[in-house]
Amino acid sequence: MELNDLQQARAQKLEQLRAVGHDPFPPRVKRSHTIAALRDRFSTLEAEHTTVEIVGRLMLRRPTGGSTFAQLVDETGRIQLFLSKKDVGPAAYKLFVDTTDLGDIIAVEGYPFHTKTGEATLFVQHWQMAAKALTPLPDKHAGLQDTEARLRRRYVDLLVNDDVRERFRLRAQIVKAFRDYLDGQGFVEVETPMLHPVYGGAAARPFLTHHNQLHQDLYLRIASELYLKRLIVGGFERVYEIGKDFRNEGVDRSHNTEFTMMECYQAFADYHDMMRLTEEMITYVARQVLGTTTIEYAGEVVKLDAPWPRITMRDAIDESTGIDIKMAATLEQLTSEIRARHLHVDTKPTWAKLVDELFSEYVQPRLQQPTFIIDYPQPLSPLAKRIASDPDYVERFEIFVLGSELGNAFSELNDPLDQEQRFLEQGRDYAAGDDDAMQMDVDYLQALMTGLPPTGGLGIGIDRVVMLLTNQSTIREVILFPHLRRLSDTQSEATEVEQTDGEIIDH
RNA sequence: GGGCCAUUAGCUCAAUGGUAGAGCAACUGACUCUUAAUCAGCAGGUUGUAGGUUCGAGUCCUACAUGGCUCACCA
Repeated sequence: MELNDLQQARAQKLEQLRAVGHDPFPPRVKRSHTIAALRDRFSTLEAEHTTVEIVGRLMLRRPTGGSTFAQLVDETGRIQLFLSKKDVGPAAYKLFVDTTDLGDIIAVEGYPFHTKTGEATLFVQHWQMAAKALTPLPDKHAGLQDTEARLRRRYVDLLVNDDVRERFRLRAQIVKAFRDYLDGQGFVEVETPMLHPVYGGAAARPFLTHHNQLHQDLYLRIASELYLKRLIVGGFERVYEIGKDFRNEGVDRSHNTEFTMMECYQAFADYHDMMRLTEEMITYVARQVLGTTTIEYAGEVVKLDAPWPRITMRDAIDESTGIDIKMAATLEQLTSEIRARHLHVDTKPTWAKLVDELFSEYVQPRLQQPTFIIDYPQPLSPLAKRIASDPDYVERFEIFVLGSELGNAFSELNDPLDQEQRFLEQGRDYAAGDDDAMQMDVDYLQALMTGLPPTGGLGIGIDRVVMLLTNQSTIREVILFPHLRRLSDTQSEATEVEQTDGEIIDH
């Protein structure tokens, strides 16, 4: 590892410390109080002249000859330190001034007092290096601004940008609130495989990997859906999973290669039940973490209170474009309706995909307040149950807020023979060039043949909910380590990596 | 993948085609109640990479890399 000038200067201080018998990386240090705990009891501790032990990172440092002020930060807060040559001792004082740098983690012992200007301060009697930092922190005022540097060195971003750290605390609370809600409703949290021999449950292209010993190709899951429904077959009536899905698709401000999905399934429920559950869950989460169901996002006020409007896809498209997809029920009719109205929509190979395109183009951007779009054309939904009175459509809904899709749900298709036909249809789509089509999953069909109760299923993109509740416009601001392209100097060596059996790792 | 923009010291940013600078951080020194401490001094660069134009390129041109915005693809 090559050290730059600044790192070398700090490395020399390691030797300086060792030369006088101080370990710059001691195995442990003493801590009697977090900084927040010290602040909470500050006046009492000050009155009792109690000695406390504090640890933290040195963020500011002002040596003034025989005394030094500094600021120490731990996860709970920030406090000023005061060291004087007289009280800490000339040798220890000199060592502090000579060997500490901004960014070092140090341990101090002392007692609380107030300075002349009234600032709560720790009067340090002993100090010790807890972990020397060789790389300096960014500019103490300007911080780290460069987006790429912030994402590649997220640990620095978290250290110097308080709002970023707060945002990820909020994310943790959001995920916990989802769990609390579902647990409270009697859902059982389960873990299903991430390595799938057959991929399915969503329209997406998968990542391919390989098990060496079993000589078996495996896919990183694109959804947990099909396994969770097997559990409903197995007698669990309410299950959920919060975990990563992986989709081999483009990355943009609302898509990351791997992302966190919450999926839940409830036996003897249908999509209407799932709509009520969705509204209740999202408002619960918002209340828990923000204390309100009215949020502001990029200047737009969004009211999350239930109930949310339910609009059929047919009505939504009709309202926005004047086209009744029920009347224009073939690709040719729909195409001519679109032409007649001079709408700008890409051509699509099937009627259903053209409907989807029409919706994405003319309806979705207008859905600012939370809205359920319900009753989708069947060919877009290979896992959803048909509407009994209208079998070309299925009992399905998607949730839209601020023009973005937050979730997807349906009454689950539990007729194994219909499901088999749907898979066959997907196979034909795949052969016709639809890379997102699902694979035939015989094992899943066998599960359905054992009997899946009428079931409602729901999937919610957790990252998108976090974006909404933290007022962020890009997904990478709510993912700690979002996927970034490799840096070019590592690229040539990395592509040489091969597994021993000759299977090239999928890059 | 297309279009546009950016890339200069560890960080934040300057620099009509004419000797690459500042603040913070570092280093040397002064200073025992500071608050982005102050003061004096000193050092730090293959201007993202590779080419090209030019007497001369951080600046103009081309390609590439990474990032940003945007469009497309994609739930």
